[in-house]
Parts: sequence; structure tokens; C-alpha cells
Amino acid sequence: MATGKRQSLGPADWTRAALDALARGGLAAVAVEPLAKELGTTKGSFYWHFADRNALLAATLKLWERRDTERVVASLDEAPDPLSRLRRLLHLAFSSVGDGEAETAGTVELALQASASQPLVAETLARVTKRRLEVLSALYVELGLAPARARDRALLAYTAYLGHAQIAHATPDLMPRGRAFTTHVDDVVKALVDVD
Amino acid sequence: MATGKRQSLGPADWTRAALDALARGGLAAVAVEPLAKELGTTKGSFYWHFADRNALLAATLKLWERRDTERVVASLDEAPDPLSRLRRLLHLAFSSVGDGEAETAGTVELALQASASQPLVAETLARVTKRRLEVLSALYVELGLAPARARDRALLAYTAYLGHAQIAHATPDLMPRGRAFTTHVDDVVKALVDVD
DNA sequence: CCTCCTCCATACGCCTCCGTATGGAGACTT
DNA sequence: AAGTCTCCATACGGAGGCGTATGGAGGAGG
Repeated sequence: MATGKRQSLGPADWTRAALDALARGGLAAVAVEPLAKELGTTKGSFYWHFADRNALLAATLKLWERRDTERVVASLDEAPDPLSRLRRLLHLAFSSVGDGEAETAGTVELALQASASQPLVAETLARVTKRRLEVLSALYVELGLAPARARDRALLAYTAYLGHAQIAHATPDLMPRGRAFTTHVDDVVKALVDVD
Repeated sequence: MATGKRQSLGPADWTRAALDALARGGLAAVAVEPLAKELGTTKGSFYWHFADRNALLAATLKLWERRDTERVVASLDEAPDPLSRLRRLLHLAFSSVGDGEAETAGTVELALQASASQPLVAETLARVTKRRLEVLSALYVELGLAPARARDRALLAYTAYLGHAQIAHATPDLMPRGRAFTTHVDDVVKALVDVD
């Protein structure tokens, strides 16, 4: 009977905090003692629920991957024709990355991308990226492209998204703002959808 | 040995080693004691030539930026017409990033991109990115695009390059190999050059 | 030869993080 | 009420990094 309102912490609290820290400060920020301080507790609590830091990392990555998968399949509906779906998907992805100041989306992904030397990170990143590429590729196939070319275009679209997120995060001053941002996204989507 | 005839180390040796370490292990690898061990010396040497770690970082970033600038202006010649130049530039950039195993180019850039929280890093990264975008933008203008659209296309090309490098570095298994890689790059260049 | 000045080695204190050991404070059972 | 189990606090040892202090080794100059 653990559900309900317990005042004591569970593993879920730690993974949630770790995911937050990961988004804010990268992989290095997923550290036991700082997280403990942030949660108002001590390491004693952590090492009760987890074997070591790596176990927390694994759980955190799992949580992120699960959320991401849900998000992907969720956004896959809406709009019947493939062209609209692709447009909508790209537009959402590129817009969410960060106009102005709100930089909520994609920061975890960038943090992981930066720490791909860690095997655990590399694995989950590979899985997620693979899945996204498959989704994109399928959409291009629906648009009438041959599988090989569809995969190329999917890769281009995804790399563009990645770099877009990268710029928006690292050097946001070089990203157009407000109206210019909107037109830029429109232009990008147009270029990526256009399959001559 | 190579440069002068001094067997004692100078600041240049440290910055070169630091740049290497930066490419290999990211910003965290630019650490005094590990570098000292690698150079076969101790911290005593380092703190004679530099005030602190931050000074080394500044010098290292400066070195990279200088090299990068030279590389950019050097690759800007060759080929008379703008379309050939753009093609050549993009092809070079995307190809150098890492077919197969050789991952020499762009790793420093990715390391910096990952550590943009550091103000020093953010500054130099912004300068370099800005300059590259200007070069690309100018090329698109030469191709006949209006300045605003040229800048959008330049940003798209650069973000695609960034993401391309990102994928090649973090999840190289998802990048086509050999012949497929070549055709992919061709396809990408074609899509980026095409300005309908 | 002696001295000074450059360059580096060694040793130290401080900090942050990891992981372990151990001793409770509560709650829950019997 | 006593025992037991869950969860956490505290204390400890170790590793690795930063920066400082201090003492040479060795050549340049007098």
C-alpha cells in the first residue's frame, strides 16, 4: 500500500529530479549529493533506493525514453494525409525548440548528445534516434519516395532539427526572433518537404 | 625538437595539448593535472605559464578560433562561380565529418557546443558560428537570393551540418556508410543548393 | 666561482563527489 | 509492549581536481 501520499521519497522522485538536472546541467549534473540537497534529503536515502549512480542514470534514461516514445506516437495522429502530417510534425519540432526564451524542449536530448561517450547514453540515444528516423522515413515513403531516398531525406530532416536545437540552445542570439523565426521555420519546413 | 630548440615547455605546448584533449574528451578533459601527466611534467610547470585553468581555456579557444578562421578563408577560394563554391563547401563540410571511422573534423566544435554554458565558450562559439553563417549567406546571395531568404537558407545549411556532425559523432551506426554515405551527402547538398 | 633568474618538482590544503558503514526514528506487526 | 522492518542521517575513507607555497636544478651573467 505504498501509493497515495507518502512523505517519504521513492525512486520515482529521484529519477524525476535527475531528469530535471539532466536538462539543466547536463550529465554531470546528475550527481547524488547535489540531488540530495535539492530534494532536501541526504545520500543515505539515495543509496537505499539505488545501487549506485549508474542505476539512477539508467532509470532516468529509461524514463526519458518512455516519455519521448509516448510523445512521438501521440503526435503521429492528427491530419489524415501524409504531407500534412509531415508538415505538422516538422513544424512542431522546429517551433518547440525555442523561439525567444522558452527552451524547454530538446534540452535533454542535447545533453545526451553531448555525453554519448557514456555507453548507456549512447544506447538509448541510438534507439530513440533510430525510431524517429523510421517515423520520418515512413512519412517520406508515404509521400512517394523510394525507401533509400526516403531515408536520406529523413536523415536530412533530423539532422536539420538537431542542429536547429543546437543553435537555439548554445548561441540563441544567432537564431531569428519573433516573426523572423516563424518565417525561417516555414522556409525550413518547405525545403524539407519539397521532394522535387 | 620541432619548433625551437628548447626542451622546456612553453604555453604553446599546453594549449596544443589542451586542444587535443578538448577534441577527445570534451571541456572536462581540459584539466591541468591530467594534461601535465600527458606532457610528462607536473602542475608546477603549468602554473608558471598560466594564471589558472581559465587562462588555458581562453588560450585554447583562441587557438581553435584562429585555426578555424584560417581554414574557412582558405577553403573559400577555388572554383569561380558561386554555385560551384557552395557545392564544394558543403560537400567538403559534410564529407569531412566522418564517414566510416575517421572522426577528425568538427569534434572540437561539438565539444564546445556541448559546453556552451561556459561564457568563454559561448562567446567564441558565437563568433565562429556568426562568421560561418555570413559566409554561407553571402554565397546564397551570390546565387540570387534576397538577403533575408539567403540568411534563412544559410541557417538551414549550417544546422544541417551541425546535426550531421552530431549524429556522426554520437550515433555513427545510424549514419550510412561507404557508398550510401556518399549518395546521402550528394542528396543533402542537392537539397541545400536547390533554391527553387 | 658566485649569483640571479627561469623553469619545474613536490608537498600541502581545500573542495566536490562517490560509495560504505552504522545507528537510529517511525511505523507496522504480533 | 516488545520486536521488526523501512527509510534516512551522519560519519568515514578514498579519488581526483584546483590552486599555493616552497625548494631546488640549471643555465646566463657578472
